[in-house]
Amino acid sequence: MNTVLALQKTKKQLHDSGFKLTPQRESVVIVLLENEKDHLSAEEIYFLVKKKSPEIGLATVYRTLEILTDLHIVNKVSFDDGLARYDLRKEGAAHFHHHLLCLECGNIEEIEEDLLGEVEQVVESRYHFIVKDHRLTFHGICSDCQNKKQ
Amino acid sequence: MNTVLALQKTKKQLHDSGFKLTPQRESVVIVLLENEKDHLSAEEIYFLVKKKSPEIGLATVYRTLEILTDLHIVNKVSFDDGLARYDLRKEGAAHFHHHLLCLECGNIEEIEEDLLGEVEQVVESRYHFIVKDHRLTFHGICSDCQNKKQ
DNA sequence: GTAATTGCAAATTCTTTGCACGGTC
DNA sequence: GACCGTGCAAAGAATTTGCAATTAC
Repeated sequence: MNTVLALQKTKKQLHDSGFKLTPQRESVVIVLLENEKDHLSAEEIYFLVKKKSPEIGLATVYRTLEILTDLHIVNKVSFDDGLARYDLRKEGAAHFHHHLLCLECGNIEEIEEDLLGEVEQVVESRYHFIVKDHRLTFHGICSDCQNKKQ
Repeated sequence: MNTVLALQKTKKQLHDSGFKLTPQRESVVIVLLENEKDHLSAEEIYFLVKKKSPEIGLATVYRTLEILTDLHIVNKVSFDDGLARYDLRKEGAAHFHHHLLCLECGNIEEIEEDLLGEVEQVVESRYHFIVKDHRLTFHGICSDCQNKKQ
């Protein structure tokens, strides 16, 4: 989906919940769209937004991210390093989106595979738990770091 | 595994890495053993330890948890609520240990099932990523909250 | 005795909040 | 002109660090 369409959709989602797509909020969404693979923290988003809209405040970024998270437009994820990262949700990516965190270099790779369909069914039937979303991160050694070691 | 055995094992692991099992560290491990299902935060652990050893400091708890995490004796996990929780690692629980987070009541249920064996193989072969560990949390509605709604 | 470990308080980091001001319908 | 949204600064929460005193081998 291109940026213009994505922005229109976000605008509608905000309006439906009584929020406006202000220039600041739009800037945040654009930065998220332009860095879809990067798992940015609030501060990283702040600095990127500042390049184009230097007057924005960090608190606004946090407030925007909170709204977007509440509306399920972004996922808030933590990789156990003590700060939140924000991930734009993709279309119908219910259980397709997972992470590979390299313990050597810290890089986070994103993978999209339908890996959990069966697993979710087991959880639903065996634990009577209705699955809405998930967080799956594998910790290990990425292929780059494996090659470096040889 | 009972508490005495678990403590002995932890003591050995610490010694092997040049650390001592001090009374404070022992108290922390005992609290973790006694609350294996609870996903305690550092502060919760601190208060539980304080009941038996009132002189302990919060910084010591944090330092102990850091060591235990580094030695893979505990897992540091975050459920995207902005604070870290600590989970004692069980024997050979490589891919058996997952979480069900209820979006209604906030409760975290722990499940042990070999759900990811196949998935890990896909990740290893398709992405050339050597899996060492994982974090898998399902977000949804627990059976209690489903019943309450009816 | 040497080196690791501790408790306390201060510092740091990440995030949230209070509030007066600005923009919009 | 009511209301939402903003920037700034201050407050808050979670965690880390500096350091002198204590403990263990």
